Amino acid sequence: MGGVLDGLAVDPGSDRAVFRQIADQLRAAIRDGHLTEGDRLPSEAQLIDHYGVARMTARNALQVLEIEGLTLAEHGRGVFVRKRPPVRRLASDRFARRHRKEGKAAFIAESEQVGAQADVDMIRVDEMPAPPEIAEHLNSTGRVVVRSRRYSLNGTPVETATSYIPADLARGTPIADPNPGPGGIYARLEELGHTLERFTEEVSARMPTQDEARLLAMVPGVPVFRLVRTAFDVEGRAVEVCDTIMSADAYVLNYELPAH
Amino acid sequence: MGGVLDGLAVDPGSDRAVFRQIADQLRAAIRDGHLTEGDRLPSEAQLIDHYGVARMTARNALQVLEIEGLTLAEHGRGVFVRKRPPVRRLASDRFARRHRKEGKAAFIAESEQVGAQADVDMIRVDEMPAPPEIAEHLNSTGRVVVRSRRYSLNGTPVETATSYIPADLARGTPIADPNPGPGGIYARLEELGHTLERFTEEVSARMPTQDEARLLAMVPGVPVFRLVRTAFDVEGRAVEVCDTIMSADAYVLNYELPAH
DNA sequence: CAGTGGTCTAGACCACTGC
DNA sequence: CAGTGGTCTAGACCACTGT
Repeated sequence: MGGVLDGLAVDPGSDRAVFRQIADQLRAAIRDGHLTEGDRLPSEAQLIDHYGVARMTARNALQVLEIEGLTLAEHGRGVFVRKRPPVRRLASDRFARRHRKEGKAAFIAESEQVGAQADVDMIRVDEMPAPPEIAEHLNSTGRVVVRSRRYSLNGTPVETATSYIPADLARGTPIADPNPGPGGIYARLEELGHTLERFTEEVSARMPTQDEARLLAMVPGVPVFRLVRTAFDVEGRAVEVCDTIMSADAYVLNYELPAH
Repeated sequence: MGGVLDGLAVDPGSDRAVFRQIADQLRAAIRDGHLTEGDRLPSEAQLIDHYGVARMTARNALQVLEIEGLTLAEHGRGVFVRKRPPVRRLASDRFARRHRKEGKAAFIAESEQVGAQADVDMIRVDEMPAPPEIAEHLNSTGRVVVRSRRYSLNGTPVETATSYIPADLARGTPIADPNPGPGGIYARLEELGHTLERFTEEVSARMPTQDEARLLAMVPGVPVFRLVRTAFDVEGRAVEVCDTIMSADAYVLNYELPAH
């Protein structure tokens, strides 16, 4: 029949656990192109028959691949080789003033350029004392205006972002409004006299928390990026910290490094 | 006894699977500080007794936390709240000429500054046709000299790096030697007349492949960073591409973004 | 309806750790 | 040695999918 399992067997006497041997063979089938994006893997029943193992052994083998991010199980349908979502490439100059689209948020403008439907939801604006890590970045311990939102692409949530702006700057300005107006809060900050000079960005990666997994509809085996960006004005004051969580399979981040 | 399970129970009639409810309660115990770094979680036997479940249910609950990167099971010892390794912060100017330590590789010099023992092993130098992705970055399809190495900190492997240099530049120079001499290959490239102007860096994150997991001694629930850095000389020619894989729990990457 | 994966039970034997 | 996690079996009932 030309199935991907043809001729494959496991050695029960091996040091390597049987379920790992099965996982190895399925992984090799994916790596070698015998199974490609969207293909269905052998069902649990087929693995049980072919290898002569118990169901838990077959399931453990499939779970290994799911944890590695190679496959995705769909209840009632089967286990499939995972499809990679379209990747958003973030340029290093994405916050440059010259790219600040008037009238539209940067995320929406960028998305429309590549023909994707962009949405922003779950906008929440608050005021609170600065959390310790944020206070450190802002180099001040006062209260902050907190702006949270979630971005979606073609209906799929891809990113949450939380901005912290010192309350003494933001209170009573459009920055504390759910809709800050054209050009976003960076345009508003500059109108308030805080011309932006530079941003620093701190990048880390880890598995999502439960909350993040829910908000971003994460599938198993996919990590998140965490970006903590600090905006400095020309006087060297940190005027905003933006804490962003992104599904890592949807992004490639581009940066430029100085050579001198 | 003040155990972390005191008063906790599950609802077998709930929509949420029993093993997820148990995982939720253990996760909450970690989040709330009732269990901290290095603490042992209740053993499988204790979970079985306390919740009145089968062993696989208890194991599934513990596995959820391991996959999330919160805990680590140690055979014969128990399951422990994971300890975070010391974090290496990579500065945005880490490849600036002024930081190029004469006589020592950058990695070793930096590590000694923070009192860590640094090692480089598995050095391999080869020549081959440029892989497609590398050729794209180099903007040329010829042969390349390939330099692979692995970096360890206090005996723990933390990073593998593979450099690709156009063979017409590197062949017959110290760049094609296992030990390229003080200042590394960037110093050699500049001596050969390729003064470096800028670097671009492409950052992605994903779960490790089997090979990467082995080489970097990765534990479950930890993703890797992939950095693809391209070095350009003053004439705008790409003279090196470096493909780096790093255990993501050991690194925070810092970058600067322009505001104008 | 048949076929799929999701959860759970009850038991077995093994390998590793620390006393 | 007792206690721990690692692997494996054999079976059960359930929920979801597509025909």
